[in-house]
Amino acid sequence: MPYDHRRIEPSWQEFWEVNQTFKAGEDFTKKKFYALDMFPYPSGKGLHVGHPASYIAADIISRKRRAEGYNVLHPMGYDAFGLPAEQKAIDEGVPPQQSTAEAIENFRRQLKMCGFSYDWSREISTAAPDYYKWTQWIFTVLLERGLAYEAEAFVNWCPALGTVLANDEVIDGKSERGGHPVERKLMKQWTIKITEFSERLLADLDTIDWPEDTKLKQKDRIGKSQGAEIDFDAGGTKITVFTTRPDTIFGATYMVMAPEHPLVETLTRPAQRDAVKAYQARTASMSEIDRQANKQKTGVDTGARAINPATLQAIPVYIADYVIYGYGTGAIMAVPGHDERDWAFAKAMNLPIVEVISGGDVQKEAHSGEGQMVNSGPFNGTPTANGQAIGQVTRWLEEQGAGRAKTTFKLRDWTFARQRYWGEPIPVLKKGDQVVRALKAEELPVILPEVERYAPTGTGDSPLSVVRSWVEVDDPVTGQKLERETHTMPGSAGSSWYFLRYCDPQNDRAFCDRKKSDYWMPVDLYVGGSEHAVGHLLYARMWQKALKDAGYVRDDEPFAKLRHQGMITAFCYYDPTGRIVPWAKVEERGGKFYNKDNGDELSQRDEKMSKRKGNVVNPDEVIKDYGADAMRVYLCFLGPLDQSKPWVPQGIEAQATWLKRLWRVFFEGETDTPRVDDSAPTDAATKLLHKTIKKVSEDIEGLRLNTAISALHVITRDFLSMEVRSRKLLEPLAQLVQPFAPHIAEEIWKRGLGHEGGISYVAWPLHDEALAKDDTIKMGVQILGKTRAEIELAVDADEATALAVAQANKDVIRYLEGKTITKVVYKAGKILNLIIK
RNA sequence: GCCCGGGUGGCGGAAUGGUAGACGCGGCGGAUUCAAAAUCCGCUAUCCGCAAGGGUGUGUGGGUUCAAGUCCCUCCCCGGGCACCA
Repeated sequence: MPYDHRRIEPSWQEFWEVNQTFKAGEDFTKKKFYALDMFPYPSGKGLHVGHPASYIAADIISRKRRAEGYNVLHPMGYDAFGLPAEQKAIDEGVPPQQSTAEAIENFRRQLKMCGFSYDWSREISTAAPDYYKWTQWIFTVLLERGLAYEAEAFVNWCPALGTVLANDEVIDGKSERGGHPVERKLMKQWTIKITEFSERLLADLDTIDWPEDTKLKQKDRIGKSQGAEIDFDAGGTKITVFTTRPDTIFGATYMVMAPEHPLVETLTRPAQRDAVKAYQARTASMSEIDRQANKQKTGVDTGARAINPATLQAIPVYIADYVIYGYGTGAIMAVPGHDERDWAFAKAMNLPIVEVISGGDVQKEAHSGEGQMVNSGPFNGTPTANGQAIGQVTRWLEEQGAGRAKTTFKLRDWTFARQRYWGEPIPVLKKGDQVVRALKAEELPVILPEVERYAPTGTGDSPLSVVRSWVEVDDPVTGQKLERETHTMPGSAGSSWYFLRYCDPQNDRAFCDRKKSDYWMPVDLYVGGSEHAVGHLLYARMWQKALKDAGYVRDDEPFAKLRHQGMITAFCYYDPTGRIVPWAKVEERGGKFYNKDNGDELSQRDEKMSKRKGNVVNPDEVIKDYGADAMRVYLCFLGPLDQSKPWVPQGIEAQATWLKRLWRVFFEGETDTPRVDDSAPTDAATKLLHKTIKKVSEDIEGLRLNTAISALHVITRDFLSMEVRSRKLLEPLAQLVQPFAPHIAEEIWKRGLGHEGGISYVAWPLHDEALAKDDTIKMGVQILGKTRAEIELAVDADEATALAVAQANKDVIRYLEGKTITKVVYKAGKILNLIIK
């Protein structure tokens, strides 16, 4: 009987479930391993193969760690609050509670079919009241510590969605969902003071094993700049600016304030009032897209004059939208000679440009490079290199009382409110606009009430605001009539601490017992998409730090090691008019693609899977046709984990074929007679096994899953041709296969090798270094650096031996004829290179 | 514009500075079969050549080295991130 995944896979999934094989232990004296996948949003469409592609790596390493004797925590859950479920509620009237529960059930079913070794007893959903109770509680901790506050702030207001969006939900000035225009609007918002952690979020990046690219993205987002604050006097009003180039202060010929700057009101001269007001109104009404699209410098003179503390000259004060209110002090000293933006503005407004750093032609363009200070009074001749000019000028400004060294960050505080239904209610009671108190742990959770209308009200109020019976509270603590906050938390709230909840998922007295988090945390391997590089991964780090400061967790960083998985793409076919042709209608002939209906030649493109393009690959079908093991192996084999890779239908067939071949290493005949015997293994086969153990083990550690599979292909091919039957060799092979293709490995272990109790905890095979090496190797012989022959010799052969063997080689002889060897380069085990004349 | 990645056969991809193309797809040829499917075996970078053999080859041009896909510099192209952050 051939290998039959349809029979084998469900039976082992049942075995694992019945035996609770993958339940994480509670013996905290054992060494632990915490492998975590970024949990999915349970969409109504179910999984696509990108999900298992992302989850396979952590599953493989979890399986290897169990075999190595670790206590492994490998959980899964659902990031269940979010817009799609709410949109469905708005569109179809299905309560998000219901659609989310259905979607989760489907996800769970599909995930189990993939054979992942999750501890299902720890499954969580961020939308479950017993989970979001603790999300709300953590919010009250932040509030108590002064890390959550309400503030009037410019926010990304999307009129079409009727809600406020976080920065990472806005792409190119449009909403991430729907692509609607986004405007700036002043609103009172709950905000998390993530900026308080800027320095630590930056510094601690050096302590974690993350992709450099991702660390760099976080560094850029945090955006630390060192420079100085400098005070300018404008008729008794102090304008403070931030600059990274205090050494250019003698060239500051005007100042610019952000239009929103509160001092604009005070500073503006009566004659300029109308122009200033008009410009402010214009800026306020402009959407982000317009502001970005238009890099032309515009601005208005306020009429005010300020004294440059270095030159003591009076310089004009402008407002312009190229200065951002939220960064630095919202005001700048403009040095047109040495800053491109100031230069462009000066040209537009016809303002003077003065050279204060030599080395360029400031009338032609701004010179932002190094040079020597000129036109700078006492500093003339000071070189700017290595920041020495900056240091000297800053010290001088400090002595004058006109400035001080200052570090600023680009990072902004985190807007932590949505005017939406499907999120955690913010657990505070208010009277009018004033927060009276946060709810206490025993009053939580604040359950999301049922509502009749899910749509945003469009005024900025949440649909919750109309549920008066829920909003109005006779507060037993204060004795007052109070109102609940009707804003809800953003999607990133629940995902900012879920890794802690997995350590203690059923605790109803605390978000997570400190003993448990001390044991399990930090996460030893975290796998997820790089699109979360600066959103989720920054927020989660901040919550961890805040919880640490409050004494609730031990570690500064939640994720010790992070790796990203690439996107799984699939081919799309376009007809000559550019229309998408569904797969079912595509026919391949001689490497070209045609429309079966009309014979049009189609072009093939590799694109992100989407329903619209008709190129979504559904794991249900793949598993039905080829099995979960084949899918897992194929996903590994596609290419490097972090790279985006196309799903090619023929590719999975090849892996299914490999599994059938593997089956025949262990079974033969019509009735699957086990082939194993206790014969002594041959040296060649033993060597191959040890090489493979080494290769596969090391590749799993490096998450080089593609080359690990390749090694398994090779050993399968060669064991078949060598007729290997020895138990000593076949048992370790089954174990090496287990992390990748666990169902077939279990079946082989039981029926092929006669073991009961499952393969998951059988000690991982170790290679013998001596056996993992070849005794002799085939070595290339180069003549003048070009490979001309191949010789076989002992790995550690000395130069004389190698040379002798080479000189006996017919190809070498041919090349040496009539020549003399002038130099021999020999690296044992690597190369022999003969330099001849 | 700035900051990261990355360009290797027809395709996905392998290669601690040491025989480029492992493994797989596709293609070609063969075995098996009444035939097919399935399975198995062989070949498959490219050019010249009947062959033996040789030339050329890792985006481009240069450099370092006995030896470069790998290190350094120049440019081109693709992907991602940031985008008036003073």
